[in-house]
Amino acid sequence: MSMRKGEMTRAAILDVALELASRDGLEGLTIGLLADRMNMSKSGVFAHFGSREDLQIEVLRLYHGRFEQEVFFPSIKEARGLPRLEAMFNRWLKRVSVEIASGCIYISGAVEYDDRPGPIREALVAMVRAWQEALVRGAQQAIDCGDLKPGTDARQLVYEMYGLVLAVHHDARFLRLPGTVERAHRGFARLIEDYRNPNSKQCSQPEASALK
Amino acid sequence: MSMRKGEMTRAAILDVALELASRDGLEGLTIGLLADRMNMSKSGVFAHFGSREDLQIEVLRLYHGRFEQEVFFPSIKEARGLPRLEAMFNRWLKRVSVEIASGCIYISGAVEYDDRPGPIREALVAMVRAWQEALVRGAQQAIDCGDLKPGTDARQLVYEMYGLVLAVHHDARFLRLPGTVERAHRGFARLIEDYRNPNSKQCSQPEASALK
DNA sequence: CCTACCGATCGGTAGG
DNA sequence: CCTACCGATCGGTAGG
Repeated sequence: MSMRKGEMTRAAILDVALELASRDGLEGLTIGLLADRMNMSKSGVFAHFGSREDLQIEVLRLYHGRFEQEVFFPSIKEARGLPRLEAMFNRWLKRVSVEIASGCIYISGAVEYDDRPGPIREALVAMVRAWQEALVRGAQQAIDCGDLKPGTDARQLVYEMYGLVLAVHHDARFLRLPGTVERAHRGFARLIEDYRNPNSKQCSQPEASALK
Repeated sequence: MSMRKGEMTRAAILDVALELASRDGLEGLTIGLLADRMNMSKSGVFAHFGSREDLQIEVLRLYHGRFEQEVFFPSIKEARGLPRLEAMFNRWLKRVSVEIASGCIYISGAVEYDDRPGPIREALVAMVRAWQEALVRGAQQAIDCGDLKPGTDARQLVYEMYGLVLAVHHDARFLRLPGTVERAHRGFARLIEDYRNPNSKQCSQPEASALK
């Protein structure tokens, strides 16, 4: 069950690498700086990964796993429909608001790899697409069960949700404006108010369907 | 009136530098690559600027000037109120939609310099803040003159407009999804519909107040 | 996991 | 505007 020593070192390196990549971007992650932080030689760090690219992809996988644990998995435990969609948005926003201090790899990576082909871009695109598709499914279920107006465009709704979260990162982390998380919440509330079904049959009853 | 030869060379270098910085980011702009593109030696390029940082700031100023020419100045010729605010958004969106191919320095720079202190960050923040403040003034005028509901939060409106534009860049340039510009337009239309004053006195009459 | 390297590239300088 | 450099740093390798 317990890790071998080599595995522990590798995990410790990845942990620091994720920290550095969050701050400086995946492309700013260098083996030299990583070795310095670990008090190891460059080749000592390098030996745990086949190449710098492999290291970057491992960092990305670690990030993706944590995102799923914190945002995706808890959300799909909520009742289908609006409660689940709101849980997805709220947990996502909560995570990004914490990342104002450290940086969000999905958002910085989108800019770093928008014109840089290769395996890292492909892995990153697949992860972000998967999250958007999960949001689209969540929105579509909220429409299908009658929480949101019939005829609502699920992808348009997700597009606007994504914009609200991108704006948090931009205004808070770059411009350092206050109150951006609150603005995103207000934007989402207005969005849901717009698309809410006035004669909802309340197919989703969070109290009733929660696992208790 | 005419440029000296040195000034022409300098302008030609800056033009190519802006092209490279749009694609690879300001931080990805290197003197070596720039010299290569210009068929000049590194030191030949270098001699036109005191340092790499000065070159980057000059590129930023060039970009800023073009943004003002294309987006800001034509918009403030429109009548105060909703017409002007709509012109600002539409011209801005038009420019970003063209930049899907080349990259937008305001947006990529926001990620590159969110945690990198120095004169480049300061210059970039000042420019983006200035544009947001211009948008806030435009929104506030639309509220004050009665085009938008009294009590509308101008900064909240601008926050959501900014998110719509950031999402164009993200979804079109990074994810390469189709139809994103149309989604931004629809999002803005819904936004204005929400905040529009139902009993507007039409203080702004574009036909009457246009300069003719 | 280390030392000791490699070639390439970085920003920048000297001297013309 | 050039050639010819500088020290620093990059990813990566050899050999142990």
